[in-house]
Amino acid sequence: MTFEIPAHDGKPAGRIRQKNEEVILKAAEDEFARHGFKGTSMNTIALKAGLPKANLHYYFTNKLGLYIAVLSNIIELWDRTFNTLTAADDPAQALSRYIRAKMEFSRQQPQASRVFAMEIISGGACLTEYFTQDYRIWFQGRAAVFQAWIDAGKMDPVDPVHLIFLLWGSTQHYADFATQICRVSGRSRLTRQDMQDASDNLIRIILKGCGLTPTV
Amino acid sequence: MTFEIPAHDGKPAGRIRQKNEEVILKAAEDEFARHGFKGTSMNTIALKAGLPKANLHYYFTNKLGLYIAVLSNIIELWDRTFNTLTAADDPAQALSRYIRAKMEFSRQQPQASRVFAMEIISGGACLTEYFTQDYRIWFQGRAAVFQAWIDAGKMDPVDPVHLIFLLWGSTQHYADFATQICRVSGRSRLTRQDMQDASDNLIRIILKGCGLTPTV
DNA sequence: GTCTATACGTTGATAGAC
DNA sequence: GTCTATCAACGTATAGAC
Repeated sequence: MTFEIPAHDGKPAGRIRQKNEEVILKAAEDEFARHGFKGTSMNTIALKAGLPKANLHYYFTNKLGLYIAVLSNIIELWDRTFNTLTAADDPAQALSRYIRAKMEFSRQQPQASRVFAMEIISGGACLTEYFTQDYRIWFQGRAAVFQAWIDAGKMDPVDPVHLIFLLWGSTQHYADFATQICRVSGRSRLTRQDMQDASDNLIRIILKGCGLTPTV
Repeated sequence: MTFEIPAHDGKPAGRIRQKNEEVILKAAEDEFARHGFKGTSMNTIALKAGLPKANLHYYFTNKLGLYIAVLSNIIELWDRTFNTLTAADDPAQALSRYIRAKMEFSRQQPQASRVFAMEIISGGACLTEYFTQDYRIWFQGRAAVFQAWIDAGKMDPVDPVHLIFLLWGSTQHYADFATQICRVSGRSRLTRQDMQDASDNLIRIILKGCGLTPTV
């Protein structure tokens, strides 16, 4: 009788592994989103995942490893979703599309947004690499696109860098502060329609504010 | 020889008490801002405050009490700062003033903003009271002001509720995500000038986006 | 009012039976 | 591959000397 080697490359290694890792990552994401890295316990994650605590260490060596895995998943998902926006695009259309995509992300993956937010508020030590590489390139690329549009007279000469922060902040808000938004508007949760209204409003104000005409 | 009674009403009770409570609250705010409620330990706060751990329990009974005290301080500061904005005001001026005030708060009290943000992301259980009373009243009052301006034809018919979220989210972002902003823009910290530029840009885009003319 | 010593639960992590 | 049993370290909180 032979046992499979618990290698992380594991092609034949298994269906079970894959499924368990998924369950653990999901449970971990939920907990990290609520309590941050330090505030989350492996025990709670294990309970939520329905697995004995020791299994988490079997799959992820230690707490930091699990946390990094969660963050990596989020960044990968992020990159896959927001690699659009080029100078050749129509500004109004491209901005609208970006805002809708980011809001859709806030709606479907609020936990991911929150883990990210918590990590940054906590100092973002685990994201140093990301911010000095991939994100920085993405960021400067987008700022250049906005600048190109401005130079071509397609939009007002706003500050491209601060425009990105505005897009980021205003959309991120609907994921991170959903609790506050619900409480104050008397809802129990944000519906698809709420998010639609929010997107419409953001697009309307930000596009007009940049001297662009919304294309419905 | 008599000892002063450690009552929280304490008029004559003391200079020492007042000073120590201040030091503890400041240290606690810093820690809670970085690690949230669960992730913060009394020991770390005590070390940062330069006091023995037992003293914290003398002044604040327990961890939750200390946390609530920090939150209360923040809300009080908040209320004192943002009770402006009435229907009689000039929309452009009032909005500009609000954005500048909120950004100034993000600059001078980033830790307060972060404690608040962490608490809300964590579910905001400790803020239920606040959100079902004071804040809700403030919120509906401001929404009514915007609606009055819209009805008077002074600004575009944007969604008042989502406008408040836009104001909130875009300004809050400069406190909560300062780390990210610094990393990506290659700065070590946000200067007064950075925040000034950010405010100018927000005012420019949001006011124009609402059909208002910025009054410099 | 202040601080040392300590009680006692929870934490991350591992050893080793199955 | 899975899970129980266990450990040392750290968590909150308090008792009681000063």
